[in-house]
Amino acid sequence: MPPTAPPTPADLLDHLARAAAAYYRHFADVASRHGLTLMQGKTLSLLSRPMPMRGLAGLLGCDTSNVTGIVDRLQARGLLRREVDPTDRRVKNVRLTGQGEQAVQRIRAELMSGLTGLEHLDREDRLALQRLLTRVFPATGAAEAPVTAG
Amino acid sequence: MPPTAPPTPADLLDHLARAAAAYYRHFADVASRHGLTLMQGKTLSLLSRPMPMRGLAGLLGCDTSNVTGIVDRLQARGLLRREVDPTDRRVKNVRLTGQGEQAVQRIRAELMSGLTGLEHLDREDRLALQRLLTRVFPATGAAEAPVTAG
DNA sequence: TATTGTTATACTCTATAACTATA
DNA sequence: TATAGTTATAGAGTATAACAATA
Repeated sequence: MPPTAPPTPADLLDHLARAAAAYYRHFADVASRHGLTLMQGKTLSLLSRPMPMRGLAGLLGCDTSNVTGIVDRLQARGLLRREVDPTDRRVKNVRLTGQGEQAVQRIRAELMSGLTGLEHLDREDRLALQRLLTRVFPATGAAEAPVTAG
Repeated sequence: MPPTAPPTPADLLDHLARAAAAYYRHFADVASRHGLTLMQGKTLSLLSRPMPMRGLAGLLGCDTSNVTGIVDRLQARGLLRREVDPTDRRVKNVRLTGQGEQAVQRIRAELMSGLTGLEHLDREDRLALQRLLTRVFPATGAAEAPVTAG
């Protein structure tokens, strides 16, 4: 093997593109095995705590009018429910049902088990990857909150 | 500052999710500034060389029937054209027009300039990021060909 | 008045199945 | 027969604008 040459920033852009595509392909595959679309899987994964429709829209990166339909379909399948906020009757907080929580747990487990490369990284490599990702994609605000769904 | 603790694999999954989301948000923003959807931008970026509809479907990760519509809309805007393959008249090779090539160049430049963190990485960090991404998302085949679009 | 969520609308993306034209 | 691409169809995601209920 010749000594590995460092990639140019343009090369790295391609690597990031492949990685992002691979991540979403994997996520969509896992969601699909549960009869869910990518957006439905993302939505469920965002609900570790109840959240208003508007907050969900922010984290999903789409308009609030879209969330109505996405939540409608998940609610029709019994995976979540709307609850009127007692302090502001305009707000509807979306909460996972027990069935929804079980689905999220299974999805999370399948996501991890499918990325064996992730579990095989040693402590130093995990730290390095975290540092590099944070430098390339610095958190910008609320829309960047921790989301397994991506 | 306390010494940084290494993230768990589960933590890293969240970081990857955020990075993937940030990449696509950025790509969609750039495409949108050119009046293109995410899929349209990805499609154009894939056409550094002419490619059959079927190959495009493979790289985009969708059914061939979808490609018909996506290519239709890009063709209607003069960004690419279909050419019947002289060696197999069933095949249609899709090729960027001059206008399409210009659009791709502008999109690529905006993609890079928006990721300043990428250009600020030194050689060692670029090599490390490439190595880590490759380990977590090993290339699996044709569908993993270099694609700036992701 | 301003805000939350919904509805109506139109467009894009998506897979499945049936079709055509080639091979 | 098999393959490349299209069409038809139905469902899901998307933004915009208008709306009802609440603040």
